[in-house]
Amino acid sequence: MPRRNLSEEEIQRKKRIIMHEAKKLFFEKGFENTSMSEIAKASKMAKGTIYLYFSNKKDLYFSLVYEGLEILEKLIISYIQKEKNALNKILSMGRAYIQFYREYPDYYSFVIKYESEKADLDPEEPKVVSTYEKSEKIYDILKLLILKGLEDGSIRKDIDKDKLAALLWLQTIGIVQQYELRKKLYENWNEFVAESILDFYIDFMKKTLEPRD
Amino acid sequence: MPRRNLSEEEIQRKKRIIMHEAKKLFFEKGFENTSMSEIAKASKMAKGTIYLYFSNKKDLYFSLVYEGLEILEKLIISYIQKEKNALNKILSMGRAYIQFYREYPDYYSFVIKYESEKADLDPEEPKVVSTYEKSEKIYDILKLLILKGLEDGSIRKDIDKDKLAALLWLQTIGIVQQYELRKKLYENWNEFVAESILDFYIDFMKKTLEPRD
Amino acid sequence: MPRRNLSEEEIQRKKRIIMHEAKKLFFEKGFENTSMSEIAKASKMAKGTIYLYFSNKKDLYFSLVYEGLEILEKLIISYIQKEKNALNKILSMGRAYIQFYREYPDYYSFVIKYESEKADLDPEEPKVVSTYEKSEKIYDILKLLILKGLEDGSIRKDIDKDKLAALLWLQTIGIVQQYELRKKLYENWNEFVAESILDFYIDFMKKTLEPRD
Amino acid sequence: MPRRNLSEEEIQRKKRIIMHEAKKLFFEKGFENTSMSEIAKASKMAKGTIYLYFSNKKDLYFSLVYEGLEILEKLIISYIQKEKNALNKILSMGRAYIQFYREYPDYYSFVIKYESEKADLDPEEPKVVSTYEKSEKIYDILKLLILKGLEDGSIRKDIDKDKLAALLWLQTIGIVQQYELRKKLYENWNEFVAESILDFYIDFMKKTLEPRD
DNA sequence: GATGAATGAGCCTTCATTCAT
DNA sequence: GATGAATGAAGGCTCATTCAT
Repeated sequence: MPRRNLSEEEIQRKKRIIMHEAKKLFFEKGFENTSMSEIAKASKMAKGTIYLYFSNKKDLYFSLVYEGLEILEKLIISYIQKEKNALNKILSMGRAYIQFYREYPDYYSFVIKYESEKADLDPEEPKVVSTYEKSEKIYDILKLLILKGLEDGSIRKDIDKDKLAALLWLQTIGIVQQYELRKKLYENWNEFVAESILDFYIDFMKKTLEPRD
Repeated sequence: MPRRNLSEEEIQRKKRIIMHEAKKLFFEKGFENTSMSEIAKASKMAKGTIYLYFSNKKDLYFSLVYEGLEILEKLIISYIQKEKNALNKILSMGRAYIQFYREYPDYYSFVIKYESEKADLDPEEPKVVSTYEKSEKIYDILKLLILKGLEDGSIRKDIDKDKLAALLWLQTIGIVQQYELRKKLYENWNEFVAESILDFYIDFMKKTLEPRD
Repeated sequence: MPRRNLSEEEIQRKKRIIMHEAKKLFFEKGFENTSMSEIAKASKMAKGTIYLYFSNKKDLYFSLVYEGLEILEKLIISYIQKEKNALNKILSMGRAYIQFYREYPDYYSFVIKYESEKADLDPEEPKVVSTYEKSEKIYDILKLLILKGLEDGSIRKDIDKDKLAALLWLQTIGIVQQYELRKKLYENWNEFVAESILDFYIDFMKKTLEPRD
Repeated sequence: MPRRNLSEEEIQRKKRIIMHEAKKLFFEKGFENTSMSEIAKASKMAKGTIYLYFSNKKDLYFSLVYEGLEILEKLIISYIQKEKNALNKILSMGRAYIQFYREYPDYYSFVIKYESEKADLDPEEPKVVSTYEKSEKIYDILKLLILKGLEDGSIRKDIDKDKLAALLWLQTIGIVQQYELRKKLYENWNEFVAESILDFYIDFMKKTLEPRD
């Protein structure tokens, strides 16, 4: 006597519950120190049930990374739309990234952590691949904007466009991550500096990118 | 005839063997996924023997981090000495950091990983403290150079010196780290870009820092 | 069809199996020299399974101590009920203790061992606390009976009641324990003596406690 | 080129040092929680050296038990000599035991602990056997005194002499041990009771043993 | 005689995953 | 579809004892 399958809706609902609870736990205690039992308990499901929706612990984790990347992507797009010329769009892309870090520290931590653990990444796993691709897609936005900036004259022309894209990308992600780390550690940092360094970075970038006259 | 205490030399030799093997394993598989048994086996010693030289797994790990920081420090100092004005010293500091990453990718990975988890560390452990101090010391070098650069006029004066120190520090570490991650992930990166992006970063920095006329 | 939670009955059955095997092993070899692996093996379960029913080795051990105290308590109560005057109740309490020792030598050994190490126990652990309380409760019975004996005139009045309670308690526990130890060690003891010494102790106590005329 | 053996004196001196340090450690932390390394360190000798003087950890432990029994024996003999009639000698034997407990709590604890761990006793080991014998010898003193007491009329004649010997022996050891345990635990014990219970016990014994008229 | 570096079995405990129900 | 009891490998660490020097 076969039962009918759960509706897609229902499946998504359950996944969402699990991810919601897992997100809290992973964020608080890290991947290694969070057990499937805890996640099951927090989700008010049986341990085995989690495995119906996620094939293993890593899969669950990557789902969160992916979701984080989606949020980031949306944020970037919405920030970009508000600006007119390409330079401002690029700067806003940086601001969006900073905003992502500030508003979704949990998702941010997954995205970053995921990237730090390249050694564990198994290129066979589909979740890993799709996460790659999403990340790639965001980078493509930046590359496009740089091209536009060169066209509309809002950024200086004496810089190699590919190198610039790479540099900005690496630089922005890197600086936010380092900021996050240092913030906790160097409490003796000049407070004013700490508070404003990310915004300062955007200004700095602006000065550097805009054409000199 | 008493079995003499091992000479300091001999102790260092054994520590080196263990650290050498541990370095390889930690680098390949990460801290969590490397077991003391494996390290012992690779070192051709009994498990207990490892504990004669390192009080626990973390201690062994930090010894590697510390050694990495020492190498980095020496590299920076030697690079700096070759330059005359402060701006060039600063730029060379960046080059030293990049060189460290290129020449000692394994030590580099420990230093970075350590920094990612520093916040969770136990400030009671002496190894943790000394590692922390070493890291601070390197940052101090940069701060000093910026002061000098403002004095000798080799860097522009319209930038807040504390913010600049922080920014350069965060930016350099961040960009190298991101480069390292992306390099493995985005193989479709323009190869030319990938190869030269770090050097490009230094040039970029130079243009940004030197006084405009 | 969900796999139901084990019924309370089933849980108790499993606990009983584990405790039964653990009891034998602890009795034979002591706490320190019995490993969880052995207990698991003897119980025909996986090591991890033991931890589903007992949170750790100490918890398992205390469950046995507690069970022993329960048996002792019941034995005492049943013995006391058969007697009328307080002196006889007190003497029967001693007999019950001796009976406990004879009939449940394994439980007896846990109770005694527990008492020897009580001072070192962690007063945070609930099992420890409940065991402590159970032990207190039994002592309270004795104190009550002495009061009654003074009232109903079945024991002499020229003895300090608090000292007497303490003395009887210490003496009875102490003598049985020493008997147990010596029995194994001094096999050259007059056999007749050895057999009857505990009963002799009760008679002796009777002569000592009853009022002289 | 053979070296001459250490003099017996020298051997004893070293043994004494080791035992002295071991005594402190075992007393503080118990047998299981004291390591040979600690003992070696405290004795200012190498770990291997300990094994030249004691064949293993248990042997060292039993040497302490044995020494404790020797002290007890001497104490008893000296106490006995001061008394004239047999009853008083018997009571003094009890007092000597209590005194041993009070003055040498460390040795006392070994003697008792040793007896509590019958399960570990290997009747093959010579140290174990000699310890048995020493303990036996002390018991023989008591038996002899009871015979004398029956002869000189200082103790009542209506009690079986063998049973009495056994009972007094068990009772005295037992009560002191239980006192020791309870003292730590039941701080709510009437303080007066706790302080005087052991002396009370001796008086009680006296009343019980002396002939009625 | 003395040393202490080396050994490695053994300990308790955790937890991702499976599968009978 | 859902459950959660059961599994057992794996992990970090300790320490009595040995033995080459």
